[in-house]
Amino acid sequence: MGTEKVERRVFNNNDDCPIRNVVAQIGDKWSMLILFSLVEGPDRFNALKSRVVGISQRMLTQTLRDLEREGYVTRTVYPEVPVKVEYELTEMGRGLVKPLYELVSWAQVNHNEIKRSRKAYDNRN
Amino acid sequence: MGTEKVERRVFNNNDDCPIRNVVAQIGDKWSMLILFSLVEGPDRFNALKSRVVGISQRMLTQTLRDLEREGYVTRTVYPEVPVKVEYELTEMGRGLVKPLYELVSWAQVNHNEIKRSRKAYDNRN
DNA sequence: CAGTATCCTTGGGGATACTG
DNA sequence: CAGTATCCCCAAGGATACTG
Repeated sequence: MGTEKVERRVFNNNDDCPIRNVVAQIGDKWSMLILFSLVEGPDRFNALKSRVVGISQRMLTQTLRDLEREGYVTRTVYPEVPVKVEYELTEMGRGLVKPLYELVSWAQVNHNEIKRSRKAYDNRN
Repeated sequence: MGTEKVERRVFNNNDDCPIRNVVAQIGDKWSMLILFSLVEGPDRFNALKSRVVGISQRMLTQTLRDLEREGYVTRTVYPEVPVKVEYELTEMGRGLVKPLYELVSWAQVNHNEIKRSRKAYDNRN
């Protein structure tokens, strides 16, 4: 038998790569936190701001706009005085949260082992 | 009945948040692509470099070190001449790939709808 | 209340040259 | 082959002030 040539997957950076085009979009600092905040139901701008601890007004606005553009979130303006704006997950947004939740659950379970690994690595380097 | 106060989750930015401490780490530009490249088996530095299209030598090294530090990847040096270095997923790394795969599958399925949403958003803005 | 508009800083990441 | 070492740049994101 000769050597066997194994064909291995190549990860291109074109527009069809779902990692680079879909996952990358929610891999920023705030997207996931906002999505999870909205799982419990629609919420208003300033309520979100106080629940996503540490986010600035600027980044909350910007990230919500991005999530809206992707189709994960709807923005509804109620013309009261003062104005009231509610953000809510779309059906697609709720669908996205499921695999994200699996990921976060995994992270919770493995958090301690990861912390241990970091310490061990830092000690031997 | 009075108004009902619904207790909503708050996302703090302390060290115990798995999103900010575990997921954030793999939310960078290259980590996921490298993890998926290694699913098919151990691989060498330059082989990885050519499969993860577009990555620079610098970022491949750096990201591999980070993945090693987290405990997702092992680095094995074979003292041949020239030296041979193999990277391989740990058991934890293989565990992480599962929820990641769910996420990427979701992304693939919904990629078209997301693209449509982006266009619609851009047209009305 | 729910944002804009500006300014500014940091660090993620690219390009290139060099090495055990 | 598998990296370091530098230099450099841009964009993500923070802080602050202002507004319909």
